[in-house]
Amino acid sequence: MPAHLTLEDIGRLAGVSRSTVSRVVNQQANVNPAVRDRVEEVIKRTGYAPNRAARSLVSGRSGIIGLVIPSRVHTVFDDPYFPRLIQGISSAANETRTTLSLFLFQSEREEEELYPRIITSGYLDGLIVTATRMADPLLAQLSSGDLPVVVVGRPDVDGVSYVDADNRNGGALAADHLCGLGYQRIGLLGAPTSTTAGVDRTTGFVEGLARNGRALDPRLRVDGDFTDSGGYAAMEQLIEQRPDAVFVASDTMAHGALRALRGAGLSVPDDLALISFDGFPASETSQPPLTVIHQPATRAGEEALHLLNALIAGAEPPLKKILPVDLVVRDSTEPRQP
Amino acid sequence: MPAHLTLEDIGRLAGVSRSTVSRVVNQQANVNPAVRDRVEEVIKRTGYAPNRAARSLVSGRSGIIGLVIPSRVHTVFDDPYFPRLIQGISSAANETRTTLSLFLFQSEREEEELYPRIITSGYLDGLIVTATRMADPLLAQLSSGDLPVVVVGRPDVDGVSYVDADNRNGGALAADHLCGLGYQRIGLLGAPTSTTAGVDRTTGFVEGLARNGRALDPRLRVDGDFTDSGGYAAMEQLIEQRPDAVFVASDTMAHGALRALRGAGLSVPDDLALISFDGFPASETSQPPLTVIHQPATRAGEEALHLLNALIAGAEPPLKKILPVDLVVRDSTEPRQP
DNA sequence: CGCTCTACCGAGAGCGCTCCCAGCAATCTA
DNA sequence: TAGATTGCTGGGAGCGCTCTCGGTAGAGCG
Repeated sequence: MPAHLTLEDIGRLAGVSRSTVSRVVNQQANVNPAVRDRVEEVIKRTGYAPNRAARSLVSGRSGIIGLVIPSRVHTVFDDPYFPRLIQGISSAANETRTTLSLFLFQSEREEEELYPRIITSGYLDGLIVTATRMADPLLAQLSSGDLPVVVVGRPDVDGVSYVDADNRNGGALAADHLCGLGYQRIGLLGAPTSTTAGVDRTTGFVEGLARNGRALDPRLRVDGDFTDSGGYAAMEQLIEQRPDAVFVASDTMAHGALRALRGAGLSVPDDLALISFDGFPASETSQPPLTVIHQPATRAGEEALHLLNALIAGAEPPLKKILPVDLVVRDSTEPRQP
Repeated sequence: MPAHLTLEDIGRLAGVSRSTVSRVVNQQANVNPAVRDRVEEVIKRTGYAPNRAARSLVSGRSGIIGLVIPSRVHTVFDDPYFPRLIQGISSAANETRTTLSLFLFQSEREEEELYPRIITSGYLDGLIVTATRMADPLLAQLSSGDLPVVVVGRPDVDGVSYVDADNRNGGALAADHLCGLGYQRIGLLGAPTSTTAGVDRTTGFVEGLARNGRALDPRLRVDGDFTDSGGYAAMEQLIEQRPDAVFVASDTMAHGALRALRGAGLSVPDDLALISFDGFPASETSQPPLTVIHQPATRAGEEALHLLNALIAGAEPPLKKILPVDLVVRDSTEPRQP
């Protein structure tokens, strides 16, 4: 038995031609049921699987899509967001029989060397790119090509398909919640404004305050960098301004902020209330459990793959999908007695 | 300009044949330097990249390796180990110009359906499998094929290439540290014995106690399941036996254990000392910062890819690599005054 | 100056598959 | 019964590449 069985081999064993075996494998009509059964029996017996390279050479499809995580994303290893996103993409990929290739760039050099050949070598049917910053050069390079692309997170250019959480509404919900509870000196520990997520969460928060007749005191705003230690440092600064409630734009930063608060001997929510954005499991077991704006990260991954599949199937870009977020009240916020 | 440039196109533009362009692309000798320059100029100008499917059809190599994470791994999303491992593999892959495909199985059904075709369709040059449990059926299926495989974590069968942290020595180091500090009632919050890592860490710990003239009191041992909540539950049980020090077999479980301790009003290390295994960044910022046995997860990923590349290049399995672990002392352990 | 040797280049074959078209038998229509 | 139609099958072409082989020009040698 040869290392690799071919259509021809199966045909010989079943007493039919290559073409007929191909038709059986691809579930096409116009095959005599008896013949089909015979061929399928041989395939099952021999464990034949079609050669993907040959198939993709002629069909122009590889069945492989790429997930690109740019070099600027330093938080891949510490933010629970990415594992969840990947899990969602992978789950949808398994369902649709597509293979997921992962391109994790850890330096700009890697990115510059590898990225161009990834998008031109033609062995990817499509690409999912996690957008992280405004004016992302990765997106610019793509616009010329004809490779289907879906961005996770709102890109700052038009005409690109994307899926995103409703960051803006999330920010507004956080403001509503805090205002409704009666907090007075409401602060913001924001996400970097170099990212659209950061911009949107902040914008939404400010809008939310406004519709409650409030404005954000600039002194009560410090931006973090999506990391735990960034949240810690930002909260240390914020404390000095004595806010009574703070919206932290990500769970990871919120955990850092919590540490800063404990370090300063402040208790949550008595001295300072906290509401965070993300709502990953760790926010349930922190002390105290955090009130959060929950975003469906896994589902974002699934939706990204679905949009991409639609694009590959011929849908006209841009396709867009905004996923709802929702408020989950826990112990880090509570009604304020004036 | 056609959607896809071919060797023939480049040849026409440079006034040479397909064969010559191929030689240039593949950096072979026997090409006139002037011709080579001319061809390279055209390639650069047009942005030509060889079609991977065609190349792999004739060469039998795809340049793609797969990473398989079995369905039994529920901790992928919450244990920092996996992102780090993936990061290591990806980094080494980028360096060696190989593409990483990710197979994340989330149910046994997915695994059973997809796994066989992954290993037979012949578009993977090799496979990295994260081993999690004893007698893993994924490994059994592979033995028959001729696909190069490297397992991350010690498999429980012979003849398989693998890379692993020195779990056994790590356990022993933890015992040495605790004994050296003067702790008397030393407990173990173990990892599941259905995994080789769990077995090895426990074995090493028991051996370490033995060489310090101690034995592990069975009542002071409770096993967790690698999760935060598992660590919490196990520590709640352990507390009743009043240990003065506990070796927790993973960082994630240690964080759960810390919560249980706080909940019980016990302080670390005064009431109970803790040493953990992993040494991820979060162990530095916990309260208190944890003394840990640090394992190089990222490097494990890199080594796995290197071994796999060696196998693909023709090395004879089994190839093995055991990575050293080391003790990092922080605040969760301290010398005991008798 | 004729021969060999080397350096370089192009043409052909073929990797395993899909798609298209021709062929053939059986069935249907007028 | 002749012609058209249908159901099924096989063979040829070709996807873009690599590899082998044969050919040509120029250099080196006696």
